[in-house]
Amino acid sequence: MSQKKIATYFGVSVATVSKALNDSHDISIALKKKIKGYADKIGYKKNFSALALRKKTSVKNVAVIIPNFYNSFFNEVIKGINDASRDYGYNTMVLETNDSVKRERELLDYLLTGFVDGLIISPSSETFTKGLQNHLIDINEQIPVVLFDKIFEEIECGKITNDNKQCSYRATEKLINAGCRKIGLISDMYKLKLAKERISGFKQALFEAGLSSNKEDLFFYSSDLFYAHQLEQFLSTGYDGLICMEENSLIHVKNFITRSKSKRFDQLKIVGYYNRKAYRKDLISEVEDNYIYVDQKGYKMGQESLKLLLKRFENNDQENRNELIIIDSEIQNFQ
Amino acid sequence: MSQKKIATYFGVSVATVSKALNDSHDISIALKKKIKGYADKIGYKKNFSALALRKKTSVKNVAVIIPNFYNSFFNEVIKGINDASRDYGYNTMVLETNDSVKRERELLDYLLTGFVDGLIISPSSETFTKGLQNHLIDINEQIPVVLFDKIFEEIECGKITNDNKQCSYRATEKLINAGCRKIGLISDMYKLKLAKERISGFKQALFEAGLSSNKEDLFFYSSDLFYAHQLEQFLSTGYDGLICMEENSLIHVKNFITRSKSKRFDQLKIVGYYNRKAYRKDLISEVEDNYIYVDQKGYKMGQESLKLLLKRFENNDQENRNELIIIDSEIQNFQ
DNA sequence: TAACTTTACTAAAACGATTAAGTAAAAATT
DNA sequence: AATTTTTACTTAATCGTTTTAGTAAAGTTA
Repeated sequence: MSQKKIATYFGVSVATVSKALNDSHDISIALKKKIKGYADKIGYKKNFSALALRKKTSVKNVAVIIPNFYNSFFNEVIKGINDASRDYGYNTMVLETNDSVKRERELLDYLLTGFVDGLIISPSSETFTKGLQNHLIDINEQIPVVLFDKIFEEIECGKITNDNKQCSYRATEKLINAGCRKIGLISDMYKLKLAKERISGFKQALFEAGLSSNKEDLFFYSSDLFYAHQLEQFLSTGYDGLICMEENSLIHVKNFITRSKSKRFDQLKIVGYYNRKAYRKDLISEVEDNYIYVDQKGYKMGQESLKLLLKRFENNDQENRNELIIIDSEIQNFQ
Repeated sequence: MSQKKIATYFGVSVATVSKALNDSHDISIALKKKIKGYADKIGYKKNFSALALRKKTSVKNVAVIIPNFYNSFFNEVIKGINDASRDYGYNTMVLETNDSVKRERELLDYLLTGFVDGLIISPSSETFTKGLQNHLIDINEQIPVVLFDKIFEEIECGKITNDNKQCSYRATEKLINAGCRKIGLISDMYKLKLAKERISGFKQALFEAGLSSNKEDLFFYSSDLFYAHQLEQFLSTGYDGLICMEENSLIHVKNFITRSKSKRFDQLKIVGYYNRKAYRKDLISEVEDNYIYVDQKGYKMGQESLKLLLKRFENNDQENRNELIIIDSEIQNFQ
């Protein structure tokens, strides 16, 4: 299954076969046709490793690393990257860290063996909260990197993230305009800068509306330690508005309310981050009076991430390395 | 960043460096130590392509192809494969077909360039319903393949699937034992053999309980064309039991019931396929009186898929190629 | 001390592709 | 007809690693 085999078959040199398959002007049309036909027939595929070895620049391979497959936002981003990379003739492989720095480092080590041209990554929460980004700085010296979602300012690479503060500000504003006066916030990522930005937008909106924001109105929990009774206690304070900062928080809240079967939440207006388009199309486009959904535009973010990476492939000099793109989240109005 | 660089640094040959890094007895302990130390210091990584090219068998790379990231079952399977492959020193990359044969073929073409040792795949629905499995037969000639979830009997490779009929039978039985007498079924994969098996188990349970199964009690829809009003019409017939054959169907039903805010579904008992452990832990372990969850044990299926693939790496002769593993789904009782 | 063994290295081929440089033969130009 | 250009190929080097076959030098044995 190598060019050698084809070469032997036709009694020509390997170089001739290579050139024929690459449509070189060096080779007669007749022979090219024969060689291509035969290659096709026997199902010949160029060997990736040989190609990558020869052309030092590898062969249009991009790696994507995400913390978790269990997240509609990342699902959307992957779809965006996949579709875009397909458009540009690239291939994408997806790897998962489970939000562990250790795993993340292992994966980068693996990638450094040189079979991908570039990396698009949303670092693990652990990487971010503990400031353990050295391995990211290192890999960025070797192959072009694009950070998305959670970004480190100090790494000189492409960066894409949401308008976190602004979006949260607008979402809170929507609640206020809808008449809410006691608004709570729930988050499991509160330690991340990205969440802090969202919280800051929330507070600013409250402040500007002349509403106070108290510590008790922020319910922080750890994603692996959620207790429904704590949520119940929090909600029992009697909010008329609630902002759920992540998909998980929204799901917790929705499930709790569904199960409680109590009328007391009938007036509660809720904002939630939710990216699962495939479901939303069917489920949420019909009015759910009390909900606003924030769409982080993951698909678009994925597409832009890939484009940014391609840009770095073409032009990797210092000045262009540090581009930052902010993707505006979309807030679906109360009807 | 090659062995050549290290060789030059120490004034030795490349062969010496290679052997030192591979801990050959040929090289003195002192030199090995120096070479390894230096390699470590400069962050040397072996070049994947060169390695894969030289050792024809590639370098512990496994590809996983799934129809869609938007599915907790596949998410679970991937996690199982990832963890197992890590245990055995393999690396996994995940690719998505979006349930399109065309995309599936493209991905296989890409894999045939020879940088993975094996493939674990759940074929796209289209591949399955249209019987377009030739590309799978082809790739199975070139690298070991394991089929999971949706399997083709005629492909001589490892196969892993659920006890679909049996599980559906038992789930239906549970509904009957809980007192249900008019039981409906909803599915969006009804064209797949796997779904047909489930439906068959459902019918058999009804039959053995002396209940009739009518065509009108089966609600089939296409996953990209769900209409809530059709579901409403279906449910208005007044079922006391309902079996949702896929996660999507379950979500549609739950959402519909939640939104309907009507008391008329309070007595409806529901069976649903649901694999999202991460959520279930928090959300569903607390009693939801009316629900039974079927867990397809995706994580285990993933682990077993990888093990089966490794078995084929070790021993790829004809007789051992065709192993079939059935993973028993777990049915969570009504409390 | 002569003969053998072990140690610690090197040389060179190989994996599969590309590509710069070279070369006859045919075609075009003068 | 002589010269130049073009066509259609081949040769050989190269990418980074492994590995077989060698080879001096040192160590061991008789």
